[in-house]
Amino acid sequence: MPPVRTTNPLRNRKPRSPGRPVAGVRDQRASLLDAAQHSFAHAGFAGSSLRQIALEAKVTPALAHYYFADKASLLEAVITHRVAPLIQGIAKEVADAGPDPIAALGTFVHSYTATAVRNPWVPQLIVREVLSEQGVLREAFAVRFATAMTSQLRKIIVRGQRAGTFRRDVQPAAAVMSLMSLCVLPFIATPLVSGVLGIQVDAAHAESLANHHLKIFLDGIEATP
Amino acid sequence: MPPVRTTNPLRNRKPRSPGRPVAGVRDQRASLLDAAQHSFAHAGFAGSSLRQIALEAKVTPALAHYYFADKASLLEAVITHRVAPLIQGIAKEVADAGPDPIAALGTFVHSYTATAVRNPWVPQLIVREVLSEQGVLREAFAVRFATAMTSQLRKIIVRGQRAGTFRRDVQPAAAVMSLMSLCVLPFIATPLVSGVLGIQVDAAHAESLANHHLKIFLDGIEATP
DNA sequence: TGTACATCAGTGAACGCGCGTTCACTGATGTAC
DNA sequence: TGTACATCAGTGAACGCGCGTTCACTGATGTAC
Repeated sequence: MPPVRTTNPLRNRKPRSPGRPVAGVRDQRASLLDAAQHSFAHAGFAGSSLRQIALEAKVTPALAHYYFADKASLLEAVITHRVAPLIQGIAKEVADAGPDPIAALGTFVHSYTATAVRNPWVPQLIVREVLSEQGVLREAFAVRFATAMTSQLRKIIVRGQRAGTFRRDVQPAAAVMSLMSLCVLPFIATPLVSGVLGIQVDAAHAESLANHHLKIFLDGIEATP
Repeated sequence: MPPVRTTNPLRNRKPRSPGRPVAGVRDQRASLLDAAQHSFAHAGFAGSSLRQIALEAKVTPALAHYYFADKASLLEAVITHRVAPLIQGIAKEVADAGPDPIAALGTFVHSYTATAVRNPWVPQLIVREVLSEQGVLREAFAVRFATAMTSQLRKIIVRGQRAGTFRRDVQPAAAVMSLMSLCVLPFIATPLVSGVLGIQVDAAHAESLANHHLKIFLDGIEATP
């Protein structure tokens, strides 16, 4: 007669009461997050398999369930632990940029571009799984990050319009949409941008890419006589 | 002893020789394309199942194989028969727009936006499956359409720069990238754009959306003193 | 200090399921003679 | 005109496979006494 175990380690994982401490060798949870981040960004949520992710993390598929309960929660964990800090980092830099609206927008564009060239999977993951109509995480993310980021930018635009720095015949929301369009798309359509158009999107060209976006957004391409 | 059939209807389908004509009631091939287009655009390629597509088309899964051989070819057929004509329509309107570079860009933006509000699934499908790094159709499409469309726009930019209409300190390729960014992203990030920013992306607002994109691209948002 | 035991992190093997694809087959259709 | 037959569009049922998930179990760890 085998002993009956009623312990489910997924319930009340928090208390951390008596048990054994770490003695751990390597952080398998982090390996899983790494592998999941990579797979979700490259193959999409539906195109990724837990088995493949576990294999890449050198871990059993059962461990994915042990730490993250199910596939959707694993994606949620990637967003929370890997994406969110990056976005909050950008938001903080923008908040610290000072009152000048042009400088604040410059900080946003440079900070976003620098983050994106270092983590090109982030915009891809966000667009595929969060901002698309059928994204698995649509609701959760939209509320937590997108709203905060866009309202921050919107305030900068409005401030600039009040100060006379920006034209008043452009809706602030539409301006935010255009600014994000300029910044985000190059990282989503990489094969078009670097393959067909021959524009390099990497760390060495981040500055000039950001400056180009700012130039277009602020001044457009029409010649001033 | 059952008769041995060696006919494989997937081979030499072209000759169309003696056989029986149509007598057809409904076009099941077209129903499959409709359902596939809908499913691929909404759930992505990996997230769509042939069985679900067949169910939606009121057709057996075996028929999908009968007409399209496999899942990847079904996507290819959707691109060829549903996406390509729309893109070629835009290209034709731009080609017929006359020599003025500003008018030509205006034609592109209005034509693209009008097409996209009528078929919002097109940009979504292109970005998800064609322009993303792991897209199933990346190679095929990039060669066939993206190159043609971007080189058409690039020529307009260069022409405008030579004529002094556009500033010369912007790389033509980068300008094309920015113009496409402005036009495409609103249809990819619909939940952000219409949900969070409150910008309506539909037939009734297509004109003003296109005008906004043109305004930003040509003049930017900085106030002219 | 010694020891019984609750709890820990983690595993191996299997579960049922839906997937893309295959294939033998049907019956209507048009053709050749 | 009549009829044997090749070809047509389309189907039903099954194939093997990989999927996400489950669960009984192990052995190390730390605690209570």
